Amino acid sequence: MSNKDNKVTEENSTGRYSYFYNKKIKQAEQDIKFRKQYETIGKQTSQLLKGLTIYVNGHTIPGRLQIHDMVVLNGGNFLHHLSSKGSATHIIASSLPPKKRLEFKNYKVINPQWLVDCIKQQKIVPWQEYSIIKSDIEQPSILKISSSSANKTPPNCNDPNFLIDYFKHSRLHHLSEWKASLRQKFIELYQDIPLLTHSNSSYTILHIDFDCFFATVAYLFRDKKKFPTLDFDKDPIVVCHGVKNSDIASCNYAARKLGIKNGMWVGTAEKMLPNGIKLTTLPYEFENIDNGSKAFYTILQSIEQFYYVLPVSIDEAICVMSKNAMENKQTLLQLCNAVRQRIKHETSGCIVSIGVSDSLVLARLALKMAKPNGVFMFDNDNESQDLNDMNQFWGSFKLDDLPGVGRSTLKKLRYKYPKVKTLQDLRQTCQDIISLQSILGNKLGEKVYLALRGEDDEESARIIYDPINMFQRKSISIDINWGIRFKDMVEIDKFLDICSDYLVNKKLAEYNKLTSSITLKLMKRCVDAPVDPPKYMGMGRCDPFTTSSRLGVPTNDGGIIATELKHMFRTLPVPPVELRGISIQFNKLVDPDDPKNSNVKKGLSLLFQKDQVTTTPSPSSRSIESPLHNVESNDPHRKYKRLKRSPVKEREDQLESNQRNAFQQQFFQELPTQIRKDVQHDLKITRKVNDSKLKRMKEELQRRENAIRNMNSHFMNSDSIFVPIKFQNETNFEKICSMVNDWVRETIKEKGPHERDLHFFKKYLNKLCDSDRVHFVLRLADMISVTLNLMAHKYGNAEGFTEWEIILIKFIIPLMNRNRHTFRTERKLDIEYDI
DNA sequence: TTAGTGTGGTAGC
DNA sequence: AATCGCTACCACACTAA
Repeated sequence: MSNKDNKVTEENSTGRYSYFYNKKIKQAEQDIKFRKQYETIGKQTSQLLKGLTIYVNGHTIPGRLQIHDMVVLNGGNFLHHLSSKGSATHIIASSLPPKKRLEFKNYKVINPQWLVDCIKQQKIVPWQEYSIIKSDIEQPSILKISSSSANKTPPNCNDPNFLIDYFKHSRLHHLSEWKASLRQKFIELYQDIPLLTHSNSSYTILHIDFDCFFATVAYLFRDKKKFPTLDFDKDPIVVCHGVKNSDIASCNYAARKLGIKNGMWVGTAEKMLPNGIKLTTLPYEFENIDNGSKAFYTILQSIEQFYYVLPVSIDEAICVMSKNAMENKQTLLQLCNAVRQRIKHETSGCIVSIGVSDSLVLARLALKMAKPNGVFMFDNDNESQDLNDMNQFWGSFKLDDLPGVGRSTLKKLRYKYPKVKTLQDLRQTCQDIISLQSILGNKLGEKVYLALRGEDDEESARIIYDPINMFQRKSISIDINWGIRFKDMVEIDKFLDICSDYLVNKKLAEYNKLTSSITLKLMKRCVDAPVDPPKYMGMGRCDPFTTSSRLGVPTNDGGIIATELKHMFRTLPVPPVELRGISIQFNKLVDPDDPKNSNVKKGLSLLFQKDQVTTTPSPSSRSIESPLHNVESNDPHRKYKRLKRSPVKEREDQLESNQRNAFQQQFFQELPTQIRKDVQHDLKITRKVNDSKLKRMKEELQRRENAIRNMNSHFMNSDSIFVPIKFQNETNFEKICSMVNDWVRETIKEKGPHERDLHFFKKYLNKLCDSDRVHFVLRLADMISVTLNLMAHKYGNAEGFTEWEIILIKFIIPLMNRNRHTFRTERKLDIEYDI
C-alpha cells in the first residue's frame, strides 16, 4: 500500500533512500516510454500538465492506475511515492483521515474530478473548487470536531433545511436523481442517431450491472483504521445509516450467503448471523458511487460495437449491438471480459457482471445467472440449446426474479398456483395467455406470458426502439415519507412553501417547464397504528389520501402553487398531527417556449380558451354555447376587458365577502369558547388560501360553467343540472338522507365518523354545491343540526357529538357560502341553525 | 367512446 | 441514539359526459 511506503520513505534511512531513488528514476523512464508508445500508435497526447507533479493518496475513482495514465499522457509527472515534501505539486485524493489532513495541509489536495475536468476542458482549471481540505483551513480542527458532534441534532421537519438535508442522506432520492440525470444525458447524447427498427430485430443485448455496488464502494473507501482486517469476500458487510431498523441499501455476497437481502432492516439481518459472526455496517459513499458510475458509463460509451448504452440506473446499463457486430460467441465473450477488466481497473476494484442474450428479459435473467463476478450468455434458440440446459436455466429462478413481478404479483401467483416455485414450473403450468391475464390483468398477464418464452412485450421493448421518447420527462414530483411530524397547520403551510419552492426553483427551472396540474398525496397514520412507528421517524402504517387540481393556466409561480397546495391539503381529512408523509406531483408539464402558450404571461386569456374547450365536449352544450361565443369571442377586446374586474365588481365581491363573514360570525357566537377559537383560527387560514388569485380564477371558471349549465336547462327544458350524484352508491336523495341520519346517530354515541366516510361525504356535499344544489346541503345540515339537538341531553359530552358539531360548523356551513352565485338565492330559505 | 381521477405496482441499492 | 421509507411511469377501475 502506498501509505506504508510513504512512511518508510520519510524515515529516509540511507539504504532505502537509494532504493527508492533508483526506483523513481526507473519509473520515470517507463512513463516516458509509455507515452512514446501511445504516440506511435497515433493516440492523442498533450503537454497540458507539463511541469506538474501529481501524487495519488488512497482509493480514488477513477483509480490510481487510470490517473497515472491520464497524467503521463498529458505531459505530467506521476509521483509513485511521496518521497519528500514539496516534490508533488498536486495531491489527488477522495477523502483524507485527520492525520493526513494535517500532513498535507500545505499541499493542493484535490479530488480526482479536477484532473478529469482539466483534461476535458484542455486547460488547468482552478484547483480551489476541488480542494478537499478547504473547509479545515477556515476553522481550527478542535472547534470543528466539537461542532460536528454537536451538529447531530435530531431530525426536525420544521427546520428550513430539513428537506435538503434529508435528500442528501436518502439513497432512494439519490437513485432517482441519478436515473433522471442519466436519462437526460442520454437524450442529449443520442438525439441525432437514427432509431432502431423492429424489422431488423437481430440485436444482441448486454445487460451490465455492478455486483453489490454500494457495498463495494463503501468497502473500498472505508476508514481503514476502523476496519483494519475487514475481508470483503468473507465478512458479511452491509451499507446503512443506523443500527436496528435502518434499511440495508446493499450487502456483499458473504452477507447474501447468510440470507441477508437488500432492503432488509439491520436488526433482522443480525438475527440471521450464525454464532460468533459479526455484521459490519458501513456508511454510504454517495459521491464516490457517482464517480464510479461516471467511469462505468464513460467506458461503455467508448465501445464502438455498442449502438446504444441505455441507462437503467446509476450502476446498470443495457447495451445494444447488432448481431453481426461480433464474429462469434468467442469474440463476444472476449469483449465482455475486456469490458469487465477495464471497469474493474478504472474503478479501483468494482466488479460488473454481464448477461447476454437476444431479448431484454433474457439478458436480465442471464445477468442474474452471471452474478457474482461473471458473464452468462443465453441462447433462446431451441436448436442450439440443449433442452436440459433450458430446463436448468428456467428452473433456477424464483417467480419474482422475472422483471415486472414484485411483492404483490408474486402473492397473486402463489395464491393461484401454490405448488409453483420456479419459472420452469410456471412455464409448464401456464401454457396459455388467458389464465395469466385473468390473474394478473391484461398487460401484465401478457408480459409474463411472453417473458416465459423469452420475448419482450411491446412496452418493455420501447426502451430499445423509442428510448428518446421514453426518457422524455412527463411529470415531476417529490415524496417525503420520513421525518414528517407536524404540530399544526401553520407548520405544514411553511413546509408546503418549502416544497413548492424546491419543485419550482430546482425542478421546473432545471427542465424549463411549467405545470398545469398538481396532485397532492398525504399519508395519514392508520387509526390503529402506533403514534411512534418501529422505524425512528418513519411513516409506519398509513392510509393514503390523494387529490388533484387543474390550474387552468400553466405556471411556474411558486406562490400560486404553494397556495393551491395549502388549499388542497385542507380538502383532505388529515389532521396535522396524524400526517406522516407528503407527495407532490406536477402532472401536465408544458413547454413555456411553445408558441401556443405564448400568452401564458397574460394568464387569464388562456384560462378562457381553456374554459371554452372544457365546456364544449357534449353536443348539447355546444349548441347552446354558440350564442355565448358570439357575444364574447367575436370581439377580442371585449373578451380581454372582461378579465379585468371592474371597480364595481370588485366592490360587489367585497360586499359578498363581508356578508359571508357576517353569516359565519352568527354561528361562532353560539359556540362554546374553545371550539370557537379553534375553528376561527383555521377558517382564517382557509379564507386566506381561498381568497387567492388562483382561487378567484377558478371560481370564475366554475361560475361560467354553472351559468352554461343553467342556460342548458333553460333552453333545452331538461333537468341536465340534476345529473345524479352518488353517495355510498346511492343517488336517491331521500335515501341518502336517511342513510346519513343513521350514520350520524350511530357515530355521535361513539368517536364520531371515520375519516374515510367523512371524506366521501364531504366530496358528495362538494359535488352538490358545484352543481347548484345547495338546498340539498341545507337539508342535510338542517337534519344534522336537529339530530344534534335531539341527542344533546344524552350524548352532549360524547366525543362523537363534538366531532359532528365541528363538522357542521367548520365544513358544512361554510360550504353553503362557497358558491356565491347560488348563495344569494338559497339563503332565502333562511333555515335557522340553533346549536 | 373518450377523457379524467384516484389507486396500486414496480424498479434501482 | 435512533434514521434519512424516492420517484417516474405504466396499468387499472371507476366515473362523467
